[in-house]
Amino acid sequence: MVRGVKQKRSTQEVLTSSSQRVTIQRTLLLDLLRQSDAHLDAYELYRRAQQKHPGISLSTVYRNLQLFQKLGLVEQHHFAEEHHYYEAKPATEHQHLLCLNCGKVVEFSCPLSRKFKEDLAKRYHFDITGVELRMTGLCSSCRSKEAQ
Amino acid sequence: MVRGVKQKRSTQEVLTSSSQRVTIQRTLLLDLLRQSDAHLDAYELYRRAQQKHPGISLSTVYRNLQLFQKLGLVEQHHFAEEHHYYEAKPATEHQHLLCLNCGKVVEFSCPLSRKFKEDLAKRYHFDITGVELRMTGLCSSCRSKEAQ
DNA sequence: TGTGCTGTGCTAATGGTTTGCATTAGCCTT
DNA sequence: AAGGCTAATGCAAACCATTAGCACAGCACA
Repeated sequence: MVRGVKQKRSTQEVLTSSSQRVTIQRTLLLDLLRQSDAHLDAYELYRRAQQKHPGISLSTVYRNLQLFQKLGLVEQHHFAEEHHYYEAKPATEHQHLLCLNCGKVVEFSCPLSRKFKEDLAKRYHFDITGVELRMTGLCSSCRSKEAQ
Repeated sequence: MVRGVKQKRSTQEVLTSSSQRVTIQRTLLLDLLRQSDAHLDAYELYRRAQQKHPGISLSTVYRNLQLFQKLGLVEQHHFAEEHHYYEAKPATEHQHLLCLNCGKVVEFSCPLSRKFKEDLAKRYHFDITGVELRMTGLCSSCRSKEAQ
């Protein structure tokens, strides 16, 4: 087998090494999450998974999203009120800027957050594992529409 | 009427000036939110309101929480997965540090966020109205429990 | 004090997420 | 390769926070 390209661990490897059973559904779901460049909600992930594996159940999607979270493989975001969005844990930490009107999401990096995290961890004796910085407002196009 | 103490606007004044009807329920709910130093979810607010006004309905609580948010009087936070928590808009902007195990919430201020907000607003042409910085992890007591 | 319309309480509906349970299928041992 | 042990899946029903519909009550303004 030719392995010309150095790449991150395969989904299989990741699952095996976390001592979880490697099922078709898990592999598929995690692959979809890792390939997608957008933020998916459970239902969207379900729809995509169905195209490859029609029998898959929505519960399986939910159960595995929980598992992936626990394993630290995906992150959950609270963009809309009644939905959760999931994203494969990205190589580079980034934060989100969200338009409350059209739902557009801009990712940006916040190099300061690391330092800030360390300060806080020390001050409050916390072991901080997650940083979520979310800014909300109106994007330029929604703002100009609203002005009319 | 003696007004010896300079204080923030009364709940009545706030409601009247926003051209909303001043009802017993609204006054009560907003009072409870403003007095509380903790973050309340809808149900907890409902329980507290019931003690003063037994007939109050949970729908009224939800409806008014929405109203208060729209008026900018309270803020909504996403601490737990399936709950929203509300807090009367505080005088000083602050952020949250959350223990994932026991749910303890520490408030801290992040003076940098203002500057960062302005930078982002300029860069992406957003009108940014909200900043939510949430750090999650384990507090010291939960960490030591877990170590055992 | 009446009049109109907003707000409330009640109940039922909604919808994302979870759970129970019978069946299936990984994984490990033989 | 076959069998056995469990964890994982699919299905349907349950959950539960939140919302909507509707008749009645009560606030604001004349």
